[in-house]
Amino acid sequence: MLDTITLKSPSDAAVMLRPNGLSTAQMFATGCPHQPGLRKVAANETLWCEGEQREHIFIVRSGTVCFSRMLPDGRRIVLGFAYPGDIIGIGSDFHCCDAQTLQVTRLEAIPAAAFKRAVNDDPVLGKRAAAAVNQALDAAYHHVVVISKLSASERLASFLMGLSVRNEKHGLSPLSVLLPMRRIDIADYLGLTIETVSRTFTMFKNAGWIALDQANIVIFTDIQKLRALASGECEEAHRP
Amino acid sequence: MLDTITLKSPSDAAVMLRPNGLSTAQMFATGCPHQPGLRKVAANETLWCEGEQREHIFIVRSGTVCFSRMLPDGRRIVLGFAYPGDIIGIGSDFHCCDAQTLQVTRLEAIPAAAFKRAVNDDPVLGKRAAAAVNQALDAAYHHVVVISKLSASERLASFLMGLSVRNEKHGLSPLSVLLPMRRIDIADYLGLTIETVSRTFTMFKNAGWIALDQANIVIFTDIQKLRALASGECEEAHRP
DNA sequence: CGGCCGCTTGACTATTATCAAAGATGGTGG
DNA sequence: CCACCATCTTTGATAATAGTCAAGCGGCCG
Repeated sequence: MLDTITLKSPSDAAVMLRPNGLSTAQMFATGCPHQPGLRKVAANETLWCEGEQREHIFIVRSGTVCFSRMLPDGRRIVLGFAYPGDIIGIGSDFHCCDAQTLQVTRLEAIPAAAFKRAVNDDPVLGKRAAAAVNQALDAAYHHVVVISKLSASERLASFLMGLSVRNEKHGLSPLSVLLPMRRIDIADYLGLTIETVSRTFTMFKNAGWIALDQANIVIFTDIQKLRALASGECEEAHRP
Repeated sequence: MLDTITLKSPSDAAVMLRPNGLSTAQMFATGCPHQPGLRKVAANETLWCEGEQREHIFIVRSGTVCFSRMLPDGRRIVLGFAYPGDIIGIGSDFHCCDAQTLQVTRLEAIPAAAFKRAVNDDPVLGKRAAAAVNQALDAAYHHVVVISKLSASERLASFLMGLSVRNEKHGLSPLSVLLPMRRIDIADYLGLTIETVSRTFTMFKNAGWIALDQANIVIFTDIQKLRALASGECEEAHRP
């Protein structure tokens, strides 16, 4: 049976051990031993912190994970999100960001050492792991492009179209998305403030490009326009 | 003897073949055959374009390479620079950005297929290649942090301190750097305009933090201040 | 029902972009 | 060797996008 593990740690960066004195590995080791690997984690829990040694590779089965970093003065940067099907935690030996759940999230945990061995033994798995890292690199470059040159509306459109494409890939409708994250996560991901994100949502709504239900369900009523905005090929609309 | 190859292609994205009809591989094949691998390339030449198939892995021996992308409407984003000692061109099978030389640059070219074979045969080389990709990923995440949350002066300080650290690693003084790139490259790298970059240089100079010689040689006269700015821990100075 | 949290909206500010033009710098050819 | 031209950098004036501060709205949960 799955049990919700409640991790007690805040997202304080530069803390190697959590307030309860348990490392991620130890916390996962105290889960239910007869279901090795599969874990259910509550919302808003920290999976790991920046600087910690990598102890597990996770496969997201359900829910959403948010990756972020903190500057010394408290400014927060969201580097990305992980959704069901994503393999997270591959890369160098130490975590380069914090990871937190945004919802109740089911994860399959593979000890880093075991994963490393498996990668060495199985060339196919090795290729898949390498592909995942390359994909992450491509995503990071795309992220750089989005936040360094796009306007607020282009950034939000790009974000929404990314979710739309993901929906389509998973056999869902690309014409609407469910936002599992709060405005502050979107803002910190796009290098904006919550106010600007909110205003841009309102602008999209007033322009007839989207419809909003409960602030978390977005229906695309002019996806062509949004796609054009997202790819940065719009001359008009806030970039004349 | 090394011969300067003059590549004729512009940095037009989405062009698989260059105006002269030669692919990168063919152009390199037409170099001097008795010195396989080592090539000298003139300044402002394109090594590869975004979308092209990866044909070589290069080791930079001297000079500087600039990686960039173009948006449909002409906006340009610089994703990074490569300096002597850097291995460039590892990653997925297709180039995700353009690569251009900023100076006369000597490169050691290794055919992608040969590199792939070598990586498969030699686990040590494999680990080094994986480490290089992870390093690129870390750098990309750092880049995201810099351009999404730092002010213009913090961005420029971060850029300069990065060069300072590189100097130190190579046994040179960390107290001055030589900029092989133009202001436009710095601007497109930091998500700013040339005017803002120039003004920020002037501001640093007037504040007594740097001295400029010929606009391309920067001497750090208050490196502590610059380091603090770069790490985003400054409350004052354009962020009260 | 009330308080809390997150989202939206408003008024105002400020950092950076844009437009424009005047120095530097470097290379070429007379 | 110098003048001229092209390119790059700096500086100035103005505009605009996004940030900041502040307050009101709405849903959710105890």
